[in-house]
Amino acid sequence: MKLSTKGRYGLKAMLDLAVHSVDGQVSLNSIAERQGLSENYLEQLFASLKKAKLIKSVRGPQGGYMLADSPENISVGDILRALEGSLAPTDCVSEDQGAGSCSNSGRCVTRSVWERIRDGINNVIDNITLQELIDDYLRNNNSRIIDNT
Amino acid sequence: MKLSTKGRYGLKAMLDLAVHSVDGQVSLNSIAERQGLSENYLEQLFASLKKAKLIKSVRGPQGGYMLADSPENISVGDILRALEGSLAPTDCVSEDQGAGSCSNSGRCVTRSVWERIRDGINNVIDNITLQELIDDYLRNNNSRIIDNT
DNA sequence: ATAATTCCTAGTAAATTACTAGGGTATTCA
DNA sequence: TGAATACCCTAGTAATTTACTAGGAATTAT
Repeated sequence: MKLSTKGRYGLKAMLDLAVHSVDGQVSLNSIAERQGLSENYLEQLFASLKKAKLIKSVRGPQGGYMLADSPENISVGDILRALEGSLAPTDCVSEDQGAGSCSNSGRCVTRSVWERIRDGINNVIDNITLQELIDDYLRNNNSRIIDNT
Repeated sequence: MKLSTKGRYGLKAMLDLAVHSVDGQVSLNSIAERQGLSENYLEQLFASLKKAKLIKSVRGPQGGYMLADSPENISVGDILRALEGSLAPTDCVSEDQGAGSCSNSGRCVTRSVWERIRDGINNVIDNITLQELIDDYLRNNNSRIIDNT
């Protein structure tokens, strides 16, 4: 039940992007350098984020990425689900799966446990916006770091 | 962020055990057969559950396992943590780790996200008792199944 | 044109998962 | 007493997933 590096690196990179894209786009290279991540690997994560329409890109020299919407409108849940898929604890209650994935859903006793865990996680991550993380970061700019993992 | 078969099979087996151990112990073999699981694999899961003092065992013929406490006193959280370790989304906020595992914890912006996810999960699983699952199972005995995954 | 940048796909080493195999130990019962 | 039944323990392993690396193609500012 651990988040993979996709979710961890991706949230870290999105916060870096949000903080540094105030005037125009930001190159992946600069994000990778500041956060100590592999640029090639970040490319793959940003492909997922773009597909989910959370970021926009500009090609060519001086190109880069920027948020597709204001940070108040982007939740941690949007970001993590774009990168990790559903955070449901089992496939049978995953939002990704076709609804009828589990043939015995109506009769399964443990299913309600998995649903309640899923809803508990979603309730947390859907109620934290990127803006809140930016505020937290800027509040103590000189001593605050985004993530060190 | 998916639960492994340890957690899924283990909760399923614990509920089977709780339902069938009303008078005395229950053999692993019978649990494995009823639930369609590998007996050898279940042995390993039950070793973890025993180490966590959630079950007791009796050796020899007619031996088997039984709950170490009444089902109202055993939570889904107790069971899942015994099998999976901490359900925290990252190592840096895991209850398993030494407290000072993350050197920058006080300054890390995303740490609070991981903590809130961890607390959200724990709040769910620590507030569901095995007794509630038993009640749910018995409520509609003839149409209810424990788990089909 | 050239260089900087995003875009895209394939490959792969390491780690993890989900078991299987097989032997040992305690206890009951004929 | 000895055979059968169950728990106990460790090692090995195939399959899958993770976390990347590599390298080329497309786009565009200068």
